[in-house]
Amino acid sequence: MIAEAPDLTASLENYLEAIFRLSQVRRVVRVRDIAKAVGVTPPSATGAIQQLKQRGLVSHERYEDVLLTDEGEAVAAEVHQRHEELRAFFEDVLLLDAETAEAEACALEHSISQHTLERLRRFLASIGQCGRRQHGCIRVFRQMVADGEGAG
Amino acid sequence: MIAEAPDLTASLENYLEAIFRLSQVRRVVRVRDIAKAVGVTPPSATGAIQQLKQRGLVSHERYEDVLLTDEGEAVAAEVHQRHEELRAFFEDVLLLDAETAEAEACALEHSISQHTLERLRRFLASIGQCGRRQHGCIRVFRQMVADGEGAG
DNA sequence: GATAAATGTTAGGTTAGACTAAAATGTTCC
DNA sequence: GGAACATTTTAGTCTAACCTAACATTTATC
Repeated sequence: MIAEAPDLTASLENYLEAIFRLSQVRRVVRVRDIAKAVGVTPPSATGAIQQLKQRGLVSHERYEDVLLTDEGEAVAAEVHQRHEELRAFFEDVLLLDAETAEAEACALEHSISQHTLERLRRFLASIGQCGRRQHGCIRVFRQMVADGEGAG
Repeated sequence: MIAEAPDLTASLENYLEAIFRLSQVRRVVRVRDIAKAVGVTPPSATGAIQQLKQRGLVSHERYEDVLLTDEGEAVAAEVHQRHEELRAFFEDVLLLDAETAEAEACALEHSISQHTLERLRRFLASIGQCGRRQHGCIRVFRQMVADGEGAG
C-alpha cells in the first residue's frame, strides 16, 4: 500500500514527520510551527509544503493551516515508525542517552531501508525474548556496552 | 588526532573512501577510477578531488594520479572503519546478505556519530563474548532475526 | 473599521553536487 | 613526429535546499 509516494528526499521526509508530530499535539498546524520544528525559516517551510502538496501528501490553502492527507498520514507514520525503532535501538540496546539516541535516529532514519529495519525490529524482539528467558546475555551486553567511555 | 578535517560532506567522504580503497588495490589511482567507483562522471570527480586537495587530504597535479596525504589517509581509514563496522553489524547481527549489508553501510556511514559507533563496537564485542560463553542468546537472536521474511 | 502585529508567500540569491559539451593534455601507434 | 584515441579539465547548466528582503494577507487591538 502507501501508494505512489515517489521517493521523498530526506528533507521532505523531515517536514512530513514534523507535521505528523505537530498534528498529534496541536489543534491546527501552521507553517510557522513546521518551520520552527524543522529548524528552517518560514519561506523554506512554505516551499517544502508546496512540494508535499503537489505529491498529495498534505492539503494546504494559502495562509491556512496544513493537514496531512490520508496518504500523507500513512507515509508520515511510516517515517515516524522508522524513527522510533531506531531510537529504541540506540537507547535500549546501545544505551545512548535519550537526547543522543533521538539525534542519531533523526540522522539515520532517512537512509535506512525497510528491509533492514524489519531485521532490526526482529532483533529488538529477540532481545526481549532473550531477556525473558534469562539467558544472561542481556546483562553481558549491557555491561560491555556501558563500560568505559573512552578506550577502544 | 586526525587533525582539522573540517567536516567533510557525505559526498566528499565517499570520494575519500573510494580513493582509499582503490589505493589498496591499484598502483596508481586515476580520476577515471574514482569517478567509476563513486558512480559519477569524470568532471564530478575532478571537482571533488580539487576540494579534497584544498583541504589537504589528497595531493594531485593536473592530469596526474591522485594520492592520499597522511592526513587524508587517516581520515579515509576512519571513514572506512565506520563502513566496515556497520557492514559487520548488518551482516553478522541482522543477517543481511553481503550485498545488502554493503549497501546499507554505504548509506549510513556518513550520518552515524563516533560515539554511537563506539557503542556499536562494544555491542559487537559483547555478542562475541556471549557466543563464547554459550549463553544461547545468539541462537535465539539468529532464529528470530532470520525467521520469516514477510510478516511483522 | 483602521491600523499594528503576526503570519505566510514571493522574489531573488547562494551553495553543493551533479550533469553535458567542449577544450586541453597525455598516450599510442603507425 | 603526427594522427587517433583516451583522459582530464573547464565552462556552463540544472536541481534541491536553504537564506534574506520585500510584499501580501490575516488577526488583533484600539
